[in-house]
Order: sequence, then C-alpha cells, then structure tokens
Amino acid sequence: MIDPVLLRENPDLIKRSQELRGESSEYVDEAVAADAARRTAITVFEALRAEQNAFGKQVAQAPKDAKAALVAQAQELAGRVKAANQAVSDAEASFTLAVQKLGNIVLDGVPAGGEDDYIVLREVGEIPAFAFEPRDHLEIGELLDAIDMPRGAKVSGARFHYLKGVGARLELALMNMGLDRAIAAGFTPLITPTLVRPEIMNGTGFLGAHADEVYYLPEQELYLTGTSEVALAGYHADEIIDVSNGPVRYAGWSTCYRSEAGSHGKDTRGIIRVHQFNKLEMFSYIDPADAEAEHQRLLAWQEGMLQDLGLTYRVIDTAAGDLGSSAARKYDVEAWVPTQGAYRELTSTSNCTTFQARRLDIRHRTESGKTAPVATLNGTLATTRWLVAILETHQQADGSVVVPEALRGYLGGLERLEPVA
RNA sequence: GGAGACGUCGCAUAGUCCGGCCGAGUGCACCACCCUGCUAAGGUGGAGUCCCCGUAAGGGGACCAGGGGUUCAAAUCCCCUCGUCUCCGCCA
Repeated sequence: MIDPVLLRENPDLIKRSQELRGESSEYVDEAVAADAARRTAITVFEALRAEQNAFGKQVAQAPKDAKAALVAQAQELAGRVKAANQAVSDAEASFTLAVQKLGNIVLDGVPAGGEDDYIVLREVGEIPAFAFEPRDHLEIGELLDAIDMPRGAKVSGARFHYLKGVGARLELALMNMGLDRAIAAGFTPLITPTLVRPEIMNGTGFLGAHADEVYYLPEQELYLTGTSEVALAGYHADEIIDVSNGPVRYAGWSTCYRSEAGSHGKDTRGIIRVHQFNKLEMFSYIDPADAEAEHQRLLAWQEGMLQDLGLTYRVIDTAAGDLGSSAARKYDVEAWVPTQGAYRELTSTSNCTTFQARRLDIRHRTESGKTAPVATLNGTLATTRWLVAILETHQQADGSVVVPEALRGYLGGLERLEPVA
C-alpha cells in the first residue's frame, strides 16, 4: 500500500509513477479525494463520540430521579453517533479500495513501458556452441530417465511432471547448493506453508493482477501459494521487528503452485512452465534506507549461482509496466536456453520498498523510537526450471550431461549424468 | 467427528458471575533519576499501538483475539469467526 501521507502531500510523485507503469493517474485523484472524505468523516464521528462519552459519565453519576430524562436525551445522541460511525466505515472502505488500485512507486531509473521495454544491464558468459544438434531439455531428460511428463499428465493432468532418478537428485542438489549459500550469507532456512489464508494472500498483493493464476480451495478458504514469498512476507505480519542490526533474512523452501491461466499453448513442452515446482526463495526485511543496496546483494547471489553452474545469462531491469503492484524495481536473471536460442527467466528479484510491509503491517523501531514500515525484498535462488538450462547447456553429443563442478558435492561426486540404456 | 475450557497493555496475571468509578490494577522485565559501596536490594518517576485536528504545545478518538448485536453506556451480556489447550473417536 502507498503511504497515505505521501499521497496527501505529494500526489504528483505517485501520478508520475502510475504513468511510468502505463496506468491511470486518475486513480491518484480518486484516492486523494477518498482520503479527504475519510478524514472528514472521522472528525465528525470523533466530535460526536466525545460528546457521547462525556454524556455517559453524566448519566452514570446522575441521581436516580434525573436518570430517566438524561437517558432519553442520550438516545437521540446515540443514534447520531451510530450513523457517523457507519459513515466512517464506509469512507474507510472506499479509501482502501481506491488506494489499493495504486501500485508501488517505481524507483528512479526503472524504464517506462511494458513487458518488452526492459533494459539489458549485462550479458555474462559465452553463448554455448555445439558441434552437434543440441537436444532440448525434455529429450535429454527422457534419455536420462530424469523427467516423466506422460505419467505426470496421467496422474495430475497437463503441465504436471515427475522428476525421477538423477532428475530428482539434480533438483535436490540444486536446492541444497542454494540453501548452503543462503545460510552462508546469513539467511535462516524456513520451510513454509503453501496454503495460506485470504488476508495473507491479499496482503502480499497476489490477489491483484495475479488473481486468476492462483489456486483456491473454496471449501476451506485457503489459497495455494505460487511462491514462498507469500508465507515469508506473512511470517512477520502484524509485528514490530528489529532490523537495527541489519536485515532479517530468510531462505524459504517450498513447492509452488500456479494455474498458468492465460498461458495456454505457451511453453507446453517439458518443465519450463508447470503447475507445480519447487523453489528456494531469499527474503529480506530491512531498514528502507538500505533496501536498494540489499537488492543489489540479492542479485549478486543469484548471479553467483548461475555463474557457478556454468550458465550463460543476462540481467534485465524490468520495465515499470511489468513490475507487479508491490515491486518498485525488479531485476530478472535470464539464462540462455540453447534449443530456444533465447534467454529465459530463471530468477527474479524485487524490491518492494515499504509497500508490502505497510499492507501486512510489518514495522521496525526507528532511532527516534517511532515505528515505521520496513522494506521487503525477495529473490529466487533456485527453482525447478533451472534444470532446463543446466541440462541443455551441459549436454554432450552422446546424450550425457556434465555436472557443473559446484553441484557435484551435492550428488555424491557424480561428474556426469549418463543416458539410461 | 464429538465434549469441554480458554484468548486482557513485552511476559505472567486481576477484572467478566452482579455493564458505568476500567484504556484497565498487580508482579516481573524495561528506561531515567535517587539512595546505597557491593554484585544484589530499596525509593521516585516514566513508559503501549493506531488514527484525527494542530506549525507546535496540546486536544480528541479507537483498540481487552477478530467481526457483528443488545444498551444512554460493553473487557464485562448475546451471536458468529479464528486460534490455543484437554478428553474421546478417527487416522493413507
């Protein structure tokens, strides 16, 4: 949620941000008006309530014979208080509705525009060349008996898969490698719930633009999370946490569920886009002043993973219109996928500044002793999709795959994945 | 699934039966000062969160798990939801 004080005092700043996102700046005016209406309603109600409170004391102290008359008088006042109270509730609901239409304020330097207006910050590594016709990840996965799509479909439907044998081991190895690095960097591992209550799902902002991609269990009113970010952000909801000695960092390990509504026909082959996958997610709660530096650190850890896995990648600064409502800036690291001849997103790291924390009511105590919202940041350290780039990049003519050195320790020293005869 | 108990200001509790003097007492912990010369105790004071008005000083409102209701008035009475605990049943 946008800072209401900022909305009041500097609506133009928010309008500029909305324009960068390609969204209506009229929402800002609506929110400002709703805020004014809300405050007026509060003032009216509080004056009446003060009167009622004073009256109540009189009634309590009045001698018995005078009480009846006073009570009769108070009844009329009570009616007005009730109406004013209802007016406040209505005005607050309208304000919330209006302000929730506003996305986080985009940081300086974020490119304007939509999905295709990203800026490439850097390309790292050589585009791999093959002396043979490279196989795509699914073909390799099947040669290795590592990925089983047909049985995934039989049991659960399209976009479900089994990871088997070295495939299963490879994913666990990758996750463990990420986890070890996260721990070394000061992250506390956290295996999170993947079913969450509506208020948490809403608080993290995923019921906005992503609402149709979210699985929902109406019977028990629970949402399946598409990323552990939801449970990680919700972890400290309604709390005042101590970030005076540096960020509070968690590495969340969870299965993720995405319905992928609206992406029919896209990436239907293999495990690039599936309904269920695993992910290791970094999450930081931090003093807002340090958020941008932390964002760079998260990005560096992500890049370190890609580099040590021998993957070729580029880093993009996502355009404002492609940010998602909570993020003020987002970097994607995209790995080269040889058979697609394209970079595909493997990680994403977002700086949500205080937007998400304000919505979830996560605060810290500033030096002056006041409370203020913290900043939250998140970034992917490993996911199932990485197997695509690893398998394709390190494949050999005979169908085997060389295991990147950094991963071998997590596979019992295995240096090469061999096709199953 | 059945039966019951409970949810109060960091922690522990009082208050709820019999509504107003309770935004709320006490203990511990905390902060400041004082006292004491010894490793701990004593004294005084302070301190919650959120919001509104105000340049400010200050004033006002809300908050007793959450929501709704009764009432002139609700921590206290009624209903619902959530959570915790105990017992029984069930358990791939």
